[in-house]
Amino acid sequence: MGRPPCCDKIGIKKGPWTPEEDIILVSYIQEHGPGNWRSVPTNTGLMRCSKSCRLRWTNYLRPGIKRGNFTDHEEKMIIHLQALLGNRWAAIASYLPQRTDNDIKNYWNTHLKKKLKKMQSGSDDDDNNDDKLNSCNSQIKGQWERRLQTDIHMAKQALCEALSLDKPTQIFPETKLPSTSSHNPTTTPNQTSLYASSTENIAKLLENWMKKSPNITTITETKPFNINNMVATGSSSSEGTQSTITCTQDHALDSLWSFNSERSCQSEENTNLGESKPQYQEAQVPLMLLENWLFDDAAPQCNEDLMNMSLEESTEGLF
DNA sequence: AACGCCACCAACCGCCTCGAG
DNA sequence: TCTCGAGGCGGTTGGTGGCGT
Repeated sequence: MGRPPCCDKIGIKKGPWTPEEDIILVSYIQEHGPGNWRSVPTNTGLMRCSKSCRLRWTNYLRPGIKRGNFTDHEEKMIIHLQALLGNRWAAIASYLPQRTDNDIKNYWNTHLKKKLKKMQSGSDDDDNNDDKLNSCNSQIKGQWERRLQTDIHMAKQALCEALSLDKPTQIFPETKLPSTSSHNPTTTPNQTSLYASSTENIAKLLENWMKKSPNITTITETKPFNINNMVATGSSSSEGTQSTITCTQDHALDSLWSFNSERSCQSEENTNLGESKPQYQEAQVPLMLLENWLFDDAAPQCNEDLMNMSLEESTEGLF
């Protein structure tokens, strides 16, 4: 007999998530925190597999996720890390805290793989193939050492995270991105900003959704965004009470959008300053000596090392 | 306008890992 | 030590939109 399904397939909804489902999920996680995914469909009434809920959260709704085009820096990081770690997307994602493993994986498969292939095929005609081969060999030679270094890095980060667990800054116990969750910008003491990050994500989602639904009127009156009220009317319904959902959502959407516009102004300011600066710079908290050591030694140093490697290793000259 | 092709990406599937009992 | 189940991970698929013919 095969492995039993992770969840009862009967009545399980598949396919794209609706904004209503997103809101229900986010509000539930806001209240209970991520984890115990088994109970999420039961407690929320979502007709989704627990895995699906977890994936939707980690890949899309989780606070602090950066979407859109990858920067040159991110692209280089991915290329180097892939060379070091292979297709360990979760490990790679730990170095790019604002990106999900799924995003990175998709970006690799759709963009970078082709790009590198193109570059490699373009350089095949070069006369110095032997040099490249040697470079490649040396890369393989040092790969295990670097993997060890990476593991040490991750271990340090895990310790770092553990040390900061009792801080009030950690509202959602992030398990997936140990590298920066402890100094992630969204984990500031201000819970509003944390939740706002997720509503911001949803706002974008809903905004697109609304564009596709021009018959839904926008209400300009601003009301405090009470997601629980919304869920109370929305979660118990499926298709039958669409009007109720739509009505309550309009208020929510307006709040979301007004918030989103404020945030977008900030992000625009950041963009105007150049490359978007790491969010932890925006919310610096006093650090203890050990934490300083960890942050100084583990994350930036290692990232620097990784980037410096580009000068020495086989990808040299690709950019 | 209709069709086919392609790129992109959200989501699914199934195996693996790890911790609890 | 073993078993079981929840969660994590990476490969793959399917839907969608853009573009060319």
